[in-house]
Amino acid sequence: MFDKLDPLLHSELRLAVMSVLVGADEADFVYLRQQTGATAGNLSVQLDKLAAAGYITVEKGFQGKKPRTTCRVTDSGRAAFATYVEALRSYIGK
Amino acid sequence: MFDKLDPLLHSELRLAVMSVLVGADEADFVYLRQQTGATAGNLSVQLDKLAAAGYITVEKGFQGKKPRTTCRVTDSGRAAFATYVEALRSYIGK
DNA sequence: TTTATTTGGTTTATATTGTAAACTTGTTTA
DNA sequence: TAAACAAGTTTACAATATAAACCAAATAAA
Repeated sequence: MFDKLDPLLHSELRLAVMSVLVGADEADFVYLRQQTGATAGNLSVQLDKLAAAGYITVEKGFQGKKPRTTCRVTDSGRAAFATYVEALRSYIGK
Repeated sequence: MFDKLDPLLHSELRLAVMSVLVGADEADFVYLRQQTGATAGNLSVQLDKLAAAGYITVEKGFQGKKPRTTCRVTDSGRAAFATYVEALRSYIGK
């Protein structure tokens, strides 16, 4: 009847992050923070979880002298997101 | 950018329950259990929360000699569900 | 008739989450 | 050189989700 919702994606912040990344293909920490309105601490934790699941990659580098963390969605992440959205339809119809 | 997701509805089981009730207008405990596949304990707890929020009413009565718990969605619950679905669209597009 | 099983739940305990606050490391500005 | 800022990370705590254990009444089995 109801499809199981991937617990990794069924989180407000992680879902927002994935939503940005699926649409943008690359986004840095600061940009994600702006788009989601999350605190840095929370964002940091949730990015780790998405990365641990293999849904995103997180690359730490520098832009001039400032650290810069760049995130990208992986194919697996993209697929998981699509599956999650499909599963949601079984709950909210259409 | 992203709408806030009502935490009361952003729960797999509570969302499933609401989904059933919005479509059915009345459902008893046993039926909800069948439709959602939840354990009785979990269902009991989550029904309490939905009732405490005023999203559903829970009526305990008897059918012959067996207890029968009947749930209905309230107007407020219906509205909250609609709002939640709208908010979700800001995450999943469409 | 007493014992076991089933039905329809509720309560309790635990593991997992989400989140903000506090902290760190390095950089720029005064 | 001290204060403020930027970009994160770590830690601590409160809230959640969930299953296991429990309970009470009815029915079935011995």
